[in-house]
Amino acid sequence: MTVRSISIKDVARRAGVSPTTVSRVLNNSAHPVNSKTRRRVKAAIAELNFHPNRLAQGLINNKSHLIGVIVHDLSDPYFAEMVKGMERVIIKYDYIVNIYNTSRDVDKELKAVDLLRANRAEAVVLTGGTLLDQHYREEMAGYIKELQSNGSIVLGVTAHPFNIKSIELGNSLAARLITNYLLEQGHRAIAYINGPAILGTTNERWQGFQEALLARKIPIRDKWIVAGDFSFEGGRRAARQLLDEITGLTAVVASNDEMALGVMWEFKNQGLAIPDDLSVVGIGNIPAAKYAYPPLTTIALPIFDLGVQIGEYLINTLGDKGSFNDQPEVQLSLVERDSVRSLLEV
Amino acid sequence: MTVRSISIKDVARRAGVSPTTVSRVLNNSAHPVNSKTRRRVKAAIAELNFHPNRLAQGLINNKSHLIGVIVHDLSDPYFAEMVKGMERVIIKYDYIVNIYNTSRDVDKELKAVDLLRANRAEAVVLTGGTLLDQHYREEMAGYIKELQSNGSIVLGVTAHPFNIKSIELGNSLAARLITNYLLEQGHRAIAYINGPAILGTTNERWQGFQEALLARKIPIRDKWIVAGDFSFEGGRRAARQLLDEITGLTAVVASNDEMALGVMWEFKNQGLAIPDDLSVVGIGNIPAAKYAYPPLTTIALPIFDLGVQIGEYLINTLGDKGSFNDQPEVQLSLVERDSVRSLLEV
DNA sequence: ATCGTTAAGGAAAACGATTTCCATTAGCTT
DNA sequence: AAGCTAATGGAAATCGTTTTCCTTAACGAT
Repeated sequence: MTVRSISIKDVARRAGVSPTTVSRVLNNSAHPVNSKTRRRVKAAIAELNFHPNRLAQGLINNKSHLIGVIVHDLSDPYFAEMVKGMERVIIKYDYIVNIYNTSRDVDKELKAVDLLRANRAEAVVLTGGTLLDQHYREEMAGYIKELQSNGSIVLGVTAHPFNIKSIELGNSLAARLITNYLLEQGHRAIAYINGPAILGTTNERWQGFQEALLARKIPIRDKWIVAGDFSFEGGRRAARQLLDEITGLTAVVASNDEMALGVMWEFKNQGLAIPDDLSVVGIGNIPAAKYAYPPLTTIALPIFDLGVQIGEYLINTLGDKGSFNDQPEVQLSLVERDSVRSLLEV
Repeated sequence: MTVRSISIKDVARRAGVSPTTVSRVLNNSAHPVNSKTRRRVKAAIAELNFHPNRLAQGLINNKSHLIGVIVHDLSDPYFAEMVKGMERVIIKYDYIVNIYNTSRDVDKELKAVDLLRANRAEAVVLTGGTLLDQHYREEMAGYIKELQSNGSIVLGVTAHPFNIKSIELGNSLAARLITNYLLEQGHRAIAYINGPAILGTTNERWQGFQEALLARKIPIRDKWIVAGDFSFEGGRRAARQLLDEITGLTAVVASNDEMALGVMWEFKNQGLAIPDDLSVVGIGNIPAAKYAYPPLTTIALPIFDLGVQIGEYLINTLGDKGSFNDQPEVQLSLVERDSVRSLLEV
């Protein structure tokens, strides 16, 4: 069905040279080629509209030019931005980025790694924290070892239980920053809405929140810490729980924006005004945070940048370049909008 | 650097057979293989943990197992969902999905097609409507022809200026549905906020809106049609324009959700209550639509489904399967939330 | 005993590139 | 004139598979 495409031999014939010479022209090889011959070959390439077959090149070079990315949910703008950042860099070096969306499904995750192995991916990026299931960890660890022993780079983003190089996103710092901001505005009665226990992200942010309070010797009250799941509905549930059980609260930090939005929604629904009655902040700066009413104060995770840096790291490592930024760090920033009321100016 | 990986020859040696036989076992070939031999080969495969090299297979089969997807913006949940749907199907058949994020940049778009050609992609999906730039159209058309003559499938999603098979998303129907809903609730003074003129989507939805009004012989007033750009800020601008220039409006349909959210935001900001003072609807049902206060009534584009159907179409076409749904149709649905007030019960 | 058929397996070519040798020529040096 | 080097080009092996022929052996039919 598929037509035989134009090969280096066709070019060679047309230019009246051997395939060897064509290859040398193609790769700017050190082996000298007469400039006249070179011109003839180039002309033939152009006339035939020849493009070297990557599969053949990959086979002989033992390079697939494939970089795999495993994400939980591509619809999460968080991951999408990262992939975009990576792709921006990687495409320049003619690498292919191959995405697997696993929906936190263990089997899909394993299948993804399996395929990446079969396709001899040169690098694999594991994003989105940890699944703690024992069986999964063992199988996955096996695959990872194999990939590594095949010479693939395996890179983790945020905490992973696997023994691989990981790039830190600054989750703990993010939580500390946003909490400090609240403290600086005079808030002392601050609730915290946690993420799902299974994720590394959850733990990291929770650490950051605690550090901020501890640094000012503000006690952490168990009742002010409520469980969440990183979803909008989870935020609403948490807000109801807070409203039922607690009085005297002046602010709440939700450990991600979706939940913060849910909290704001529920508060408004119960007749509270934001930020006048209660301040709310999140982490992540997702698009919807800007659309909220009032717009949500949050921490921007420059996730596109992170993607770019990951891309650069991979390209450099794959290319065995000498020196480069081996452990990229992203710059977090506070996005101050209108969901926080200052308690100072009273 | 990269280690030579285990090949079919290693397996053959270990099992005491020829590579031919190993290949036959691997592919369940019609050529008979003694069951005892077969067992030996399988054992060797397992012991060596052998996985056939896709590059080599692709080279000889003239198959890359690569499907390219070109999107404008992966962070747009719209595209992300589609990709997820495609991937869900495609992964089962061991195809690789290769995403290019072009940010509506002509050069990036061309570069993407270029790479896909070099990598011998078996199929290419072009999403996200049309860029009308003349130069771009010509170059792109050339690439597309080439891909096709190489035997690749090229598929468009929504209108394209290229002569390729396209899958319709139901944009016009979506606009008609949401407008009809407003009409059924008794609204007659309805404003419409358009998208960027350059996109096919814009035109299709605009058609749908007109059809709905025309069908009921309701005149379309020029002043009620305002320009937009599919962004949140664009929605806010449009809302201000509407507020300045027009009185007597009871509803506005924004041609996508982002703008609808912007409109709602600005109205609230100007002291209007939604839906009591003004009803607002959108198209798309993006995640943020649910988070809005009040939650936005809109049309859900079952875009994940569309992705699944595209995936199935591609797999079937690539596999030359006999009969399948050649022109998938997605099911639109009205998501009735709280941003519309009924004028009937007065 | 010979023939035909089928089962079973292997050798070698092929896919489209790259790379390692080797051959030829020209230009200098002495 | 002999010898050396550098420039230029090609032949053939190679990467890891699949596939097209071939060969051999076994077995039943005649």
